[in-house]
Amino acid sequence: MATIKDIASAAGVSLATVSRVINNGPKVGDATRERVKKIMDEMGYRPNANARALVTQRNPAIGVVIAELHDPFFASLAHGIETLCRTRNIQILMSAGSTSPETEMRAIETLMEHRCEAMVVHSKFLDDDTLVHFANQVPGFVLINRYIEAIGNRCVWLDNQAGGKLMAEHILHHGHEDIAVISSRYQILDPVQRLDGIKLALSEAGKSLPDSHIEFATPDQEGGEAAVQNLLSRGVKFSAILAYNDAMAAGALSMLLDHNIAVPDKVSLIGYDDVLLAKYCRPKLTTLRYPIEMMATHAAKLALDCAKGEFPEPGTTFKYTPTIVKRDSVSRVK
Amino acid sequence: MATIKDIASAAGVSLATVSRVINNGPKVGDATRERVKKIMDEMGYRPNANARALVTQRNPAIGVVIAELHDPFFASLAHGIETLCRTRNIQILMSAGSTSPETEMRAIETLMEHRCEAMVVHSKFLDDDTLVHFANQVPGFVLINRYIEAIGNRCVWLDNQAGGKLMAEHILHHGHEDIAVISSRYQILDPVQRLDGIKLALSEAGKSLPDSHIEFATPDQEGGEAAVQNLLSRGVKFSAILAYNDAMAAGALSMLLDHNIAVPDKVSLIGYDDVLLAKYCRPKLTTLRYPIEMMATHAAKLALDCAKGEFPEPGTTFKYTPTIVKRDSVSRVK
DNA sequence: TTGTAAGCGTTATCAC
DNA sequence: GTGATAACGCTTACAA
Repeated sequence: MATIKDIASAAGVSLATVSRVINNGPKVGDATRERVKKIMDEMGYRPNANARALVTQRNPAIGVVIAELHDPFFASLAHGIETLCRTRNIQILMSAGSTSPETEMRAIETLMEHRCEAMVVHSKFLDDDTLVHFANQVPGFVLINRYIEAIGNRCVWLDNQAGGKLMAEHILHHGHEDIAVISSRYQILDPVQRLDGIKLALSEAGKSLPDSHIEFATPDQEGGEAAVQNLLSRGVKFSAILAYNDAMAAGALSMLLDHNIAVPDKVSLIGYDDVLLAKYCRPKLTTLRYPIEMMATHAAKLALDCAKGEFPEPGTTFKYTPTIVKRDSVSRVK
Repeated sequence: MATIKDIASAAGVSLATVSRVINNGPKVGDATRERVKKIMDEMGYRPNANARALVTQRNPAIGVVIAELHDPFFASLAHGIETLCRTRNIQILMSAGSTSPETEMRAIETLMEHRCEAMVVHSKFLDDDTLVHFANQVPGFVLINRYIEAIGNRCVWLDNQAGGKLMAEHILHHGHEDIAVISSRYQILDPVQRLDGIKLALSEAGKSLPDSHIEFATPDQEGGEAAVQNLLSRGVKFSAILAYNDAMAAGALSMLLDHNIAVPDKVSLIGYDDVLLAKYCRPKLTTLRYPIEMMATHAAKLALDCAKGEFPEPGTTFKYTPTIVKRDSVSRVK
């Protein structure tokens, strides 16, 4: 593959001149510029990005750490970043993600080895200290979907608790008294916060949530099915279900319909996330909008800015609040 | 950030020795090895991937070109690659993809600039010659979802026509006579081939497909809705719909239900791709399984092999054939 | 406007 | 076993 040197000698100029042409450098004669360009074309020259990154000490690509691309939620996240990068013509270096603290660690380290200045990281398993440690080494290190106070101005996150509160309030407004919750069995922060929000709303309304009305399962369709199955076989009485996410809600929906329990006539149901499938379900799911794509775009922009040294004021916070999307799975209690 | 040089002087050894330690090189004393390792740890040393790629003239990362990550189909594709890379601890360099020939071109070029030896490319817009040209420069260049004879042993693709034939045959078996087709308005190869397959099956059964029974729309839910809308308002009579993909099928389903046309009682419906949402629809979609994830894993493996110089024999072909997934959206005509 | 030359962090080829 | 040293392809002062 042709190098800058080959071009230089073919064009009868020096390396420096060619380099200037490549980078649209200022001081180079029009004639020379054209000639060099022509020769680069003819020889199919392509600058070596690695050499460039080495000498400039900077890698213009943005690094991304996420798990499970086939999960629609992460796909949206990735897409949000991609959207921004496309407009700015920036590469994405994706480090397949997070199934354990070790893999997450490995993923971030790889990005650092490539000297990525900007990184958007979705980490569920690493602890705050480790993350802060990385952030201290890389100015453009941005966390998505998680808030750590020490680097609060480089976190883009969702107020999970507010969402939980919102869904409970919505269901209370519709006159429901007997509320069941199906949550995620993975005790990472999100489910805990969502559940807290629900409990908060309930207690503000002078009610409480008995443990018997909470089921924990895997946060997917199967989990939703299993959770409802359990609720039913334990004979729990409920007129509404608050699900941890849309996938669980969809599973719950299947199971309810299979038992001839009409939704929303007999039981109301609320999801969380507003992924595509919420719209495809029948009835369409009432759910909470988690603007992950927008948040991801925001995070990418933030990472790029920080990498350039433009930090938001300390104390600035990028908290997003979910909103309720009213569709067809909730009705007033009869 | 600490370099190999810093480590060397801190440990009182030469660059060469440190390099040997990093790469588990053979000839280095145990004591030295441990000492150097310890110092690397203390100083938080990370090898510079760019320098490495430069001097070794190889980039161990695999390059990926795809469009639209939030499309579940591409998400599965990406996931298939990711799965393989995770086990082999290989980085993914993702070049956001294909919205036009120019962006596709740009995406591939970027990967080449990083000197990726292995690449998995999903290209809809570039012509055969261009792609072959790239393939000739990069041994590890593999095409997914497309077949070009000249580089046939580096293509992993689906027999779209066979799928089209299959879906038509399935619907004929169920006694349907009045068949409508909703296809993609983008005249890339896939929809044409799928449609060809359908026509083939029909003509083998002594039937034909009038143009009035075909609708072209965008290959998403909205497109599916619009297509059915059009069919209905044009008064076309049909007892079955063959959709270009699951998203269109889901849109069609919505629209049919909104018009109180029961599926599958009044109208049967078949999708294509078997993405997640086919399972979430009510009724669950009968569709064609497009094993894209498996194919993607295969393509990644192939790319890595080719990059190492291990080519499959010329003439070898990696054609996948879709299979029918029978769910609940098709019934025998009454 | 153009050229020279130093150096980015590694690996690899020699010597010792 | 270990150490000099020359690349790798490029950018960027500094000279001319």
